[in-house]
Amino acid sequence: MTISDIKQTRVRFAPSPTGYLHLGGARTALYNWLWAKKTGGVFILRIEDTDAERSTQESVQEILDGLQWLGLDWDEGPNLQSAGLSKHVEAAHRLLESGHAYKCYCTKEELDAQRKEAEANKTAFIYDGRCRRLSADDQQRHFDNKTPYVIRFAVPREADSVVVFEDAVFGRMEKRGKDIEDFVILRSDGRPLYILSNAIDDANDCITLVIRGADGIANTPKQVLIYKALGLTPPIFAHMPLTLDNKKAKLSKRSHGEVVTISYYKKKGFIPWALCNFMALLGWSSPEGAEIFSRGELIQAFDLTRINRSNSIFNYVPGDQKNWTDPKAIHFNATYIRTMALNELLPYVKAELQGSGLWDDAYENEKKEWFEKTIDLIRARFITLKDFSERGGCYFSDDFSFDQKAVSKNMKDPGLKTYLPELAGRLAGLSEFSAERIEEVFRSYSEAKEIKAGLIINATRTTVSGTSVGPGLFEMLELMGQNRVVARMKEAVSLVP
RNA sequence: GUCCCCAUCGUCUAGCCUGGCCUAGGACACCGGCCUUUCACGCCGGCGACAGGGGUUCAAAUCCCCUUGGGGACGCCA
Repeated sequence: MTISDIKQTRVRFAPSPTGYLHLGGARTALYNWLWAKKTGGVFILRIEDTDAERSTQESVQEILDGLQWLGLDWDEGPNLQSAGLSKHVEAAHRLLESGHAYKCYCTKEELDAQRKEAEANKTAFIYDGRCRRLSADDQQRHFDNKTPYVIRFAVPREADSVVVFEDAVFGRMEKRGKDIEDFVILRSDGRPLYILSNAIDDANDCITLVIRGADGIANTPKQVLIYKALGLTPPIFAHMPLTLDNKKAKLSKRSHGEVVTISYYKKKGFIPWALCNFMALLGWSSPEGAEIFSRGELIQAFDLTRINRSNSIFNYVPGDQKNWTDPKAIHFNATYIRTMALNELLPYVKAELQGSGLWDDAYENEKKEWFEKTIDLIRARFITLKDFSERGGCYFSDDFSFDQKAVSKNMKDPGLKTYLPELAGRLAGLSEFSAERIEEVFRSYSEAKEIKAGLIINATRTTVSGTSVGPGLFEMLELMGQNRVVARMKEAVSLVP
């Protein structure tokens, strides 16, 4: 069976709830989700919470919230790995009975000592399998003494034994039996280990394709061994290259901070799909070279065989004010804000304005048309959703701040003390407050006074918006409304030195 | 140290399997210019890479080997 034979796949995302949902995990989830959607398959969410000491409920919530925010909906779950522990234990005992596993009585201390010694000798430590060769008498003695033991998998030791698995990204992978140690599948306290639990859960969930990070490659031969020993068919694997930081180190919250967590992008005003689109391109590309994809387009274009084999770098430079995350991610977000369907953008803007106290329910009722025109006008220059509250305040409230640089640059001409109130008067007299009429006022005024139009245009922009940048002035004034504009311009004299 | 994987502009990548169409293409970032009342957008242009060395071949980014560099895995973590 190869990947192209798979019609409908059952895939899963199986994070351990020991921290935040981070970029790497989210990308893994995204690839799984994409493949499930593409094949009309099933995407299962499984929480691998068997490490009781490190697993937390907050972390589970964070993962759920993150996936939901990204729009990566799952079809089954969340299943808790801890719920299936008895099945994992039972599998370990089946392996023991069938001779595929054995009891190992070596203590942690003994093994640690051997490991240290191997390290000192600069040789590889692979458990020597001494308990596999225990005599019947020794085994009986341990049984009578109730010596604590772990269960180890008995890796085939024939000289030419190899474990083979099919990887949709890396191709056919082989590992010699002699390079795999007899790994522990059940702890001395009777709890199963990840390597076993994970494989058993995948089998029970009928997972047909495992899409996971390349750091799972080394585990794969071991898990294939478990499958085969239990008489199960292993899934196909697709190991995705890792995403590293610009020093080629693993991404972690510890060393990179919030910028690697999904929740940070929500906080910073990202459009969730823009982040997905960016993540999709970290290790995958479309044959046509397209980069902006709608959900449907990405689902259609996505293809396991075009996943890269080399690691990619998340180009984050600490301390960069403008590029607080990978510049390409910012570019994607700005592109989405600028070009996405307005009705899809509006709910995000509403949430942002509500969060900053700028929302008015009239924006969905009597001021709906005005609101939509305004958003459509100002979004062209915005990078994140935060901009709607931080830079859009002058459209929604009279309480906005003035950029001192803009004031000193555009308000320095003393003549403005008379120009602006006069202009305000002329604007007040307009019976139709449209961009065209407003422009006529400005043009004729500049001609009459023999001053450059730029002078009064820039001064007015600063007066009504507090900044030196923004949309075309006349459209802007039209949207701000006659009363508001006239009032602001009359007060403007205080800004002129 | 052992085993495994990877290697094209600063970053994301196309091309590699099936050698010639590659003077190595695109995107982001950066730098110029145009447009313009500003800033963006848009358009035009610039900068910028096949890690090194050997082979094979008429021909190598593409196939093979070595070196170097990078990453991963080596837990009674997941």
